[in-house]
Amino acid sequence: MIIIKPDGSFLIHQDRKLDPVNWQPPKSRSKVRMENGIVILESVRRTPPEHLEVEIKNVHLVSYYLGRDSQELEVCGHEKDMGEMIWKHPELIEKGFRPTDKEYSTSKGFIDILGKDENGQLMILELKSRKAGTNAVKQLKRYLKDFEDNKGHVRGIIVAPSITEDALELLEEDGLEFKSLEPPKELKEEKKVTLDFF
Amino acid sequence: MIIIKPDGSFLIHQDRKLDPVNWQPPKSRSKVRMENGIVILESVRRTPPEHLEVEIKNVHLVSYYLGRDSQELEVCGHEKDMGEMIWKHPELIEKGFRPTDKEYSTSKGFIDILGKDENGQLMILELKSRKAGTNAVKQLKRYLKDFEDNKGHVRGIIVAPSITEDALELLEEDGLEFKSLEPPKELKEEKKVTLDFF
DNA sequence: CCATTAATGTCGATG
DNA sequence: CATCGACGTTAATGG
Repeated sequence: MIIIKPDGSFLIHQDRKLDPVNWQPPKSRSKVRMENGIVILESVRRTPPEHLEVEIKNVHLVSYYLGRDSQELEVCGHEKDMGEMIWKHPELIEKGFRPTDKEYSTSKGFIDILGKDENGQLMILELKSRKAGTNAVKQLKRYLKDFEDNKGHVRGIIVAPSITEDALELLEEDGLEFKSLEPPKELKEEKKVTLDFF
Repeated sequence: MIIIKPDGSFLIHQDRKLDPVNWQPPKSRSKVRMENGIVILESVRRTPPEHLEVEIKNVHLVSYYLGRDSQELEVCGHEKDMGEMIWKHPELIEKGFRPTDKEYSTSKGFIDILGKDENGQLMILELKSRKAGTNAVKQLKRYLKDFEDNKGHVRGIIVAPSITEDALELLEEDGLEFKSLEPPKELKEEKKVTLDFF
């Protein structure tokens, strides 16, 4: 199944899986040409230059229409939503928690949330909207290393709905913490996708 | 545009971008039902349980057919092809190069190609079929660190068609090397995707 | 254009 | 099942 979208996206789908088996990205240019009685679909992109050709042996159906979106789809429950939720309701982490920075910049990347506990102890939160894996822990450790060189001891906390066994081990190895927290599930505003035909 | 595949994959595409705006993975179960004169398409998956419903307001066309693949698609010019090419023609890297291992396992991951130069000096090759970025260099450095702890000095080389400015700096900082090499463009064997209709 | 990072990532291999 | 790592990841964001 071949789909050519108005933005130049070109997708070839097989009868299974979510991903197309072959494609060209948006802004590609599509053409049809005939060669020795064989119809050939082509799609060309620049940067990097790439030419995709499909020989059409058999056609089940061809459809052409102009459709446009009247709405965007908005999905909730992202890492960003979690960050906003914690910023508004810091007690979800623990009593007395005070966030001070979001997206705090370090040499190792951005710390999701930085703050202090009720004793004034520095806390670094690493958020994940899905089950946290070892990656999340390693990332947190990098931040901590960068920070402790300057500031002495800091609490490091993974905030996620759940965590893998491996990750938990790696975490407790260094006396770090895990806080179970679900990302917010409510839609801020009901949004649906509607496609209009012309 | 809604696609339901025989394996249960459910995709909703808008008029732009490669990715579907909403979907369910393979093995989901699809149904149609009517409610107050409105057609509703639904797709349900388990693990995690998720229910997706689409209200159909307007239909441009409906098509149903059974198609099956008679071939797999094989893409060339990948990292793997580069590896095979270098394995067969080590002189592409430099005169006297002798590869000894492919996919050599280390604690930091798999080294693409391991070998020795004409002086018997150990060499680690990191392959990229696209322009190499800072990531590739960092990865190479991790391997080298892991290796040099045991074996003394080792040459580290990025093999790619080109490299970004940043990456080159990062590379030369540590005396590492870059070898420009295009991935092979010829198909090993002509393979095409063919869809038969029933 | 390049680097960075999240994603309902997806997907395949492996325990 | 769960975990791990690669992907022509894609897509969004910031410099």
